[in-house]
Order: sequence, then structure tokens, then C-alpha cells
Amino acid sequence: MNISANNLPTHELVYRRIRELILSGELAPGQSVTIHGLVSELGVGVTPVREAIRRLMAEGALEFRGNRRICLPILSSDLLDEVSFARKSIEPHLAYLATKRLQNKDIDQLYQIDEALNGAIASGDVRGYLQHNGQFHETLYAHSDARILMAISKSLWLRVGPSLRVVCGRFGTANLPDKHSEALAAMREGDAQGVADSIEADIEQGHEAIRRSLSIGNTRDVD
Amino acid sequence: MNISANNLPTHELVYRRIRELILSGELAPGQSVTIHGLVSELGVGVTPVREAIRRLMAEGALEFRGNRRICLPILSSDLLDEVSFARKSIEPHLAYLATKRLQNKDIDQLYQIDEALNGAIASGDVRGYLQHNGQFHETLYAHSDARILMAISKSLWLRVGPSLRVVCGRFGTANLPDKHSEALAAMREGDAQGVADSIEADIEQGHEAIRRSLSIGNTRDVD
DNA sequence: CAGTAAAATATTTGATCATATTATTGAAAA
DNA sequence: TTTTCAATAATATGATCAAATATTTTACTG
Repeated sequence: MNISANNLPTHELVYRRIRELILSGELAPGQSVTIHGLVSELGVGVTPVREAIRRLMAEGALEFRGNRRICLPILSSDLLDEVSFARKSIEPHLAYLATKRLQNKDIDQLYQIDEALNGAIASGDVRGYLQHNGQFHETLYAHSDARILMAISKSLWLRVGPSLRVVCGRFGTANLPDKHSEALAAMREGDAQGVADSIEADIEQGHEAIRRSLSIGNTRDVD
Repeated sequence: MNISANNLPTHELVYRRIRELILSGELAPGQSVTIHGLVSELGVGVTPVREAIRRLMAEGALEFRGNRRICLPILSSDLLDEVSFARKSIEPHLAYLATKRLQNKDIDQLYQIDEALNGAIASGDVRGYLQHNGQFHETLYAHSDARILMAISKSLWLRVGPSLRVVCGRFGTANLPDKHSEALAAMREGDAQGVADSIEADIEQGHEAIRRSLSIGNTRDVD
């Protein structure tokens, strides 16, 4: 299988592909990947795959285990606390900055994403929920125009994404975080602090679900 | 076989070398690096250099400019605000966590680093100042045992390091941030919040110096 | 002739691949 | 059980490609 769209370099395409596999839940926490496996699966050379993996490791999306195993990290309770702290430090601020720049059409767009998200929750579509949930946050934050904070935020999403997926697969789409309506209402009123607070509550809810899941059992049987 | 055979892979060594070049100020903001330049300078192959660069780009230590130029990013005022916010969100917390785990010998060690730092300031040794300043923070944070927050912090240091170096080169070691004695006193008393506050003040001071430097003129090569 | 714009050429630089090397794992044989 | 050996996988190198930049040459205008 060859990767197309030859506008971008191969290593970039490989990076995006693996990132997508992680965020969509096709790769689960603890699951391992091999360089040669990706090479043959994607039909590309070794070098671009190595670069993409190195980049993802720097972002915390992949990690070394043992001496020759690259796999998705498993979020322990302590690590989840770290991610939680970092997300609650960064993302509400991104939401705050973004709100001050939002135009009505931007809010409309976010509203539509949230509608799709609600539809996914109602129909128990885990994959749709994950996709639209991520899209909602990313689209909002993008308006902040804060490159560095965005990069940190994206890295944190890569760390928490796989675990969130596991939770959804286990408990379904009921009781999932959705403070988005609250956030949208605050956006309509231009209440930046209100949006920031809603986002913080949203993060808290999501992490609470993961935490409950952690206390019940391990993330997944590994090897 | 030799247990201490500390044979690190080439890409790791290259990564550390470039990182050191950046943190020590041998590479200035805006300065460009080339893959082949590093290949011939370090006497290694192209792949490990590419991997190291990709990793450093993910950490924000290097960036693309134009379509074919890799260089150290220049911190604009806006970007500095972002780094400042992120550092003040993360590092005081790391200091807080670390303080709760500090033993007397750890504080002694930090005290010695601070002594060396003061010596460097007194003698106008910019390089020594930078080295010991970084060492002080990193050694303290390491006790927090918070891998993810540490990784974020290190990335932020890579972003701000080069600019701090330029400031020192321009204004000398006078008026440099040093809230370390304050932090050390709080450590002795086990006052975690006090340490966190001192660290925040230290960060604020350092960034204020950079901000002043930015308002005077654009960053230029040093030495 | 002088000066500038355009075209052609050379050089630099990142991107990719095929291949060789090294180290670890796991299975087979002693 | 221990040793040996093959399979596997990461690591590393240099050659080659393509795109972008720098340089030189050429051509045209005033």
C-alpha cells in the first residue's frame, strides 16, 4: 500500500498516518509497532519511518520498551495525573485566547461539530465521538493563534487519546464528557473566562472517566 | 559481556550534541544548520542526523524556514509570552512536587550548584552561568518524578535557551535572575509553596530580561 | 558602451532508498 | 540445562534524486 498526495514529504505522511492510527484507536495502549512492519505496510523506505517514529516519541505518543520494542505508552494513574494537570493548565488558556478572536461563523462551525458529536453519542458511535470531540477542541484552540501552546496541547492529546478510546470501548458513549454546550453558550456571550471554565470542566470529566476505568482494571492485556 | 558498555546509538549522541550546542549558545537564534554540515562535522551518516533533527524539531528547538532551511527559531514577543505562560504553569508545580521529596543531601547539592552559579555571575562567566542555571532547575525538577511534565519543561528550556544566551552576551551577567537563594531557604523549611513561588519569580525575572532585550533590538549573532 | 533583466548553469540541500552491520531473541541441538 | 545458530529487528552508511538557491552568462534596452 503506497501513500499518495506527493505534495508533502514521505516522513510527514507517515507521521500523520501513524498519528491517525493512534488517535482513532486502531493502535491501543501497550500495543507495539515495528519499523519494518510499517515499512512493508506503507510501502516506503526505512528512513522516513524512522523519522516519523522519532518525532512521535518526542511527542510522547510512542515509547521505548525493552531494547527493541516501540509501543504506545500505558497511562498509569500517576502519569494520568500529570497529563491532567498539564491539560488543565494549558487548554483553558487556549480556549480563553481563542474566544477573544472568535467570529460568529466560527462559533457556528463549532456548533455544527458539537451537533455531530451529540449524534455520535446518541447512536453509540465511539469512533465518531472521539473524532468530533478532538475536532471540537482542536478547532477552538486553533483560533488562539498560539503555536507553542497548541503544540503542547496536541502532544498531550496524543498521550491521553488511546486511553480515552479504551474507556469508550468499555463503557459505551453514556456518561461521556460534554461541557461543550456550556462552552458554546459562553462563546455566544463573548465570555472568555466562562469558556475556559467549561473546557476545564470538560477535561476534568473526561479524565475522571479514565481514572474510574483505571481503578477497575488494567488498560489492556499486553503480550 | 561488559555491563557498563554504554553504547548509545548514534542518533542519540547526535541529538545530545546538537542539544548541547543550542543550550550552550554556540548556535544562536536564527542561525541555520544543514544536515550535510552536521554529517561531515560529526563524522556520522545521514540517517542518525536526520532523526536527531526531527526530534529536536518536535521539541521546538529547531524549525523549518522557507522550504529548505533548518534553523533555530527566533522568539518573537508573542512567542515569548507563550513560553512564559507555559513555564510559569509547569515549573513551579514541578518545584512543588520535587520539594516534598527532597532530602538534605539533595538540598546540599542544589546549594553547591547555586554557589558555582554565583561564582559565574561574579566573574562574568556567561557560559558558566547558563550551564549552572539550567543544572539548578533540572536537578530540582528531577526530584519531582514527573516524567511528562519534565519533558514539557525541557522542551520549553530549549525554546528559551538561545534567547537567554543572547541577553547575557549583550548585558553581561549583572541583573540576571537569581531567586535561587530564596528557593533554597524555602527548601530548608520544607515550604513547597514557597519554593514554587520563588521559581515562578525566577522565571519571571529571566523572561523580563529577554523582553527588555527584544524591545531594544532584534536578535543578532553573538561572538 | 553601460546597466539591468532574463536565462542558463552550477551548487547546495533536503528526501529517499537499497544495503550492510550489529544486537537481540528464540529455537534447535548437544 | 547449556550452547549454538538462524531469524528478526534496529541501526547506520553512502549513493542518488529532486527541488531550491546562488552564480554566471547572455541578451536587450537606453
